[in-house]
Amino acid sequence: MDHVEVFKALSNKSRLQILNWLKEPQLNFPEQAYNGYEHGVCVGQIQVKAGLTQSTISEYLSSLQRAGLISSKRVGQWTYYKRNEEAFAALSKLIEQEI
Amino acid sequence: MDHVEVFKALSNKSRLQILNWLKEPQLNFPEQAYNGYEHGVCVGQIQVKAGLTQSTISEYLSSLQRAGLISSKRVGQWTYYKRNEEAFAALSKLIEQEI
DNA sequence: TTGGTATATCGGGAATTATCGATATATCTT
DNA sequence: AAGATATATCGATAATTCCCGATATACCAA
Repeated sequence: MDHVEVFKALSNKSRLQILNWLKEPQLNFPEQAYNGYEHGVCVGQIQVKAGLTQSTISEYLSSLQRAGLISSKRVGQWTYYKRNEEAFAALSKLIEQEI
Repeated sequence: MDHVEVFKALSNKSRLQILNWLKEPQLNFPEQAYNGYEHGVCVGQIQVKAGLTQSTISEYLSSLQRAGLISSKRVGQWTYYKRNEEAFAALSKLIEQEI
């Protein structure tokens, strides 16, 4: 876990918003109900909700994933992203104890 | 507490290093022993140890202070900086619970 | 195979950050 | 008052980030 990379990923309003939305997928992405939420939420849903371009959202999700904060699963044409809660727990502990 | 500002302040190797040094002032800044550590460590000591210019360090300390992570106390010609542990505890909790 | 949909990657312009040297300000000493 | 010391602020350049449109890639459907 590269601390600087993690904090950079968190240094953006839109990315923080996305992470927050992903805490409650069924609440924030009801359009995806028919797919279920086990793998997370697909890029397109996030893009529409964020109101940024597809390329920007794709890039943001990649950076969050590189930081370890989310994970992805490709299913057919879709890529689903979900939070990696262990990473948040680890980060919380890191800040509490080491930084 | 503006989350983005806090994470930006943490998104830099040198600033993380400074914060870490300030966890144990007496260990990392022994030259300052004769002044005591109650108000923290003065800018000059941090500057020498970091190996960056005085202006850069001053700016870094300001940004950490704007983020609420450290506080300062002017005493004579010196400005002492120390960690604001409550801010770290709050940040840890924020990451654990809200972000 | 042809086309349609979802996502990723590339290239770029504007905005922000990193870091410096120079200068200003505040305080201390004499 | 005059110089010395510590810190803050200013101005500048290089590097990075933000966010876009265009294009490439992967998969699906007919």
